[in-house]
Amino acid sequence: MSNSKGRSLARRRMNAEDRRSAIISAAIRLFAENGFRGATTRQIASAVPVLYEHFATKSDLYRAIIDAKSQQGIEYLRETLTPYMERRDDRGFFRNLGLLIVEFYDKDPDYVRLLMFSALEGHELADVYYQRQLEIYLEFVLSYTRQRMKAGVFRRINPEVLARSFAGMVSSYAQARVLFPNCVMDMDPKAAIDKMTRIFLHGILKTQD
Amino acid sequence: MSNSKGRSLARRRMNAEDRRSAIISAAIRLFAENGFRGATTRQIASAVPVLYEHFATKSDLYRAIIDAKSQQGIEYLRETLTPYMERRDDRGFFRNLGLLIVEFYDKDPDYVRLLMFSALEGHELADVYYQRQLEIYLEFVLSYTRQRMKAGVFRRINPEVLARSFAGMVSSYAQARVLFPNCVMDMDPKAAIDKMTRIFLHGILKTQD
DNA sequence: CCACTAACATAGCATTCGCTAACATCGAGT
DNA sequence: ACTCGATGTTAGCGAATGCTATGTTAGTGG
Repeated sequence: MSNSKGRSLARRRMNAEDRRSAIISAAIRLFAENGFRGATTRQIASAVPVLYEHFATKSDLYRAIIDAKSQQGIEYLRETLTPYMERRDDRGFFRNLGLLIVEFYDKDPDYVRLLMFSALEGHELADVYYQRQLEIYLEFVLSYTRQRMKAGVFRRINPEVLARSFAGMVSSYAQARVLFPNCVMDMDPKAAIDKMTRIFLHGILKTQD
Repeated sequence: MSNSKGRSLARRRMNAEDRRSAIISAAIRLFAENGFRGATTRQIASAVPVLYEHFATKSDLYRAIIDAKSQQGIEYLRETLTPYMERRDDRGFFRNLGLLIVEFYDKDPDYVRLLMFSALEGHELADVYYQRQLEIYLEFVLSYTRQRMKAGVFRRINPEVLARSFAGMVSSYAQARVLFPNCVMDMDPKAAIDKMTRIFLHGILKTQD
């Protein structure tokens, strides 16, 4: 039985769809690491076969991977946050939201790296990427904070400012953990998020009379 | 009187020090725009003469510009904040600090672009860059917040968490204004900072009895 | 004025890059 | 077994890149 030279049985032929997916996955890693100009088509071509059967140009491939990556977002937002929303557990809500964000960045550094690279490179999909991330988050936070304001528990605050401020605070920390890992506070991330949440929550709760 | 062909009188010869500075300035713009791999030495060489008389390699030049840019930081921090510190004007302190950060990013996008590019590219000076930025800021905020906690005005909060949280919230907004200008809140930056400051300040002030 | 040196300009080298073309091989169908 | 088409591999093209080498020119000092 003759294999192509140097290829194991595991490297059998894939159908077009699977091969395309494999190319995208490999390319995500390489572009996330090196950016558009830094990652070479030769690098990518040596990691996955028949690159040019699927993508005419490097730009086409980059666009495809940016689009694919931007479709992802923080997972389990609904499952995680819904219990706290139902219980009106403000602390649980914000704390767990913060933890989800940090965990997501920690687990998938490629996500934020590609977000940043695409923005710095002026990619046409960068705004879309950012908006998709934001929308996933805003849906929950705006809904919950409006509810809590209406109930008189939260102070009268522009809901969007509130939502984006919390996101900014937490994602800045999460981003630094990915991009400047040696420069973050020497503190367990759970403790850090907990403390940030306490400050923030105290800032949005109505003062007790 | 014969000039070199196509050169105006304005392009007289510079001494080595001035020429080096001019090369660094031009290179900062090009590297901030395109990153290390995206900016070509030919681009730079066509913008400023005798590049290779001053820098042996592209990497040497990049290192020089990263180092130069990382020495910069938010200007007028002392002049602006000291009056508020002396007056114990918490609101004024944080609000003006926030505005300074936003104005600085708006005025010098190259600063944050190079910070991000250097981090994404894994440059050896990226951490230094980030730390220098942070130190300038922390000096003031830690000092002030410790003072205010001692005076019993601010709640007992880890000062570093406090300082970094505010910075994170504001710089996330400032960064988005540079990198995702179409995605920021439709609101005057002064108003946005004011609202963020109010949330934050409420979060750190002791509850009134 | 001349000589010298530092600043400047440009042609070109070797290597790398994105991509194409030609060929090889697998796998399904007859 | 054979054929055909889709998947896979590799050599090589033309252009781009970082850098070197060579020659030109400005400016200073004697």
